[in-house]
Amino acid sequence: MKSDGFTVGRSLPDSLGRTGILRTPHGDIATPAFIAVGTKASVKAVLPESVSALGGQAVLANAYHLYLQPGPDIVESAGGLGRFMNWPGPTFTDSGGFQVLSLGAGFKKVLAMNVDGLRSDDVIAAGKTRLATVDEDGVTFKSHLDGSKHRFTPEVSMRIQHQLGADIIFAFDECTTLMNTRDYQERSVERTERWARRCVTEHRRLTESRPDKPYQALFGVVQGAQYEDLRRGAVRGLLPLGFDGFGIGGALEKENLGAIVRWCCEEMPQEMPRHLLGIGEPDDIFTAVENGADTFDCVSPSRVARNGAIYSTDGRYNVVTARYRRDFGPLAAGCDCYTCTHYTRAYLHHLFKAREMASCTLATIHNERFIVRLVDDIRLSIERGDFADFRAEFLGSYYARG
RNA sequence: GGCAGGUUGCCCGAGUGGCCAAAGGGAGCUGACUGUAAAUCAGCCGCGCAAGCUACGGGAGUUCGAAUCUCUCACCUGCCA
Repeated sequence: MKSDGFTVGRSLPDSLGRTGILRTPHGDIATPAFIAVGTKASVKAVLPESVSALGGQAVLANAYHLYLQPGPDIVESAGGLGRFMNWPGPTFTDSGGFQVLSLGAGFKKVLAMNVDGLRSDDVIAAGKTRLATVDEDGVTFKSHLDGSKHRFTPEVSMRIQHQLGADIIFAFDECTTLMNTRDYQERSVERTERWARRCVTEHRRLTESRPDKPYQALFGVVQGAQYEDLRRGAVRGLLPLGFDGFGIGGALEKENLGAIVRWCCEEMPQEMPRHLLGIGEPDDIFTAVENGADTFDCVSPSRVARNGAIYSTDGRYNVVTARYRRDFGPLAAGCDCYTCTHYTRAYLHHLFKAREMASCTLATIHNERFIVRLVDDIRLSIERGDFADFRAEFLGSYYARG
């Protein structure tokens, strides 16, 4: 497809990490980059101009959510996702594959380290009814909004994502859980590959039918859980299909993140962009970058912000806690974000206590800025050649509290 | 002045002889959150490490046993004058 969509910049000497430029019809993305999540065509609690102001380079929305509400035809009529939500920059859409997991099994995506024999009470989100079931041809969903029945196939996902019109779209994949057997993971990877093939075919058909529209890059999604042979095999299976880049997906154990990303990226050509789906805690970002990931998206900064959890160089803390009632310092020392340069912890504490909507807005601006800046700083450290030092310094402070 | 009703833990409010340290909210406190079913969810919430102690307006009773029954005092609220 488009061979000039990604250019590698500087690489880390003894690992797969690198900087780069990812080109889209709506602008370039300097990588590594953190992509803000705007599932329903909105980064929750903040306006697009705030996302720009805090340095966000792109936004990722979700095909399943926008299909249910307001419907892809409306987004298309509005002129596409970016126009609809007034975000001028690059856009991504996820295929709905993740909802196979989140609506299907309701499992946590990432397990904490040192899980010896998965404890089901830890993993199963209590009280959630299964809303999605998978078969060879696709997935049948029950809408979480009204219970109505819907069906996604690779072709349906492609059509929706073409209507939404994001610059980078993802193949429809089956996202498995850590509870599935090795045998199931194996069959699932094979199915995701068959689905990928169908996605490429449909994507080509749709692209050729509308030559006037800006080119949408299609990324294949690599599954395979924690198994090296499955991950490597998955990439090898997807490579000949002609994707523009890859997404690395799946539920995983935190401690395996680096190895999983490395297995995948080692199998990929240098010039192909790699997006790690849904990962965004600081230590995970360092791990992922070092092992070859270029872009990330994660709900964590914004979701956590709405619940009062604040990122700082000394780790994450909860500003709603009583100790911040009279703390008139910024959310994080030295932070350059709008919130930290204008407001105090005591004020944010009060806004959360009083349930004022601005609490979500101000906390989200800070957290998104924190992670965006972290990834920017990682990029700069690679360019300077002191990635390892920067990581040691940052993580030493971030996890100092133990 | 007469009649009726009421007073429960920080607040609101259930409970009308034992299963009541007392339902349920709220407030308060703490924790979780990784391709968003999330401005959500979970735990704690009289004192004490514990044995136990103190509690349902105050006091006095009845009873094996009272927040719940009786008497009395205080205060509050309706309706009648």
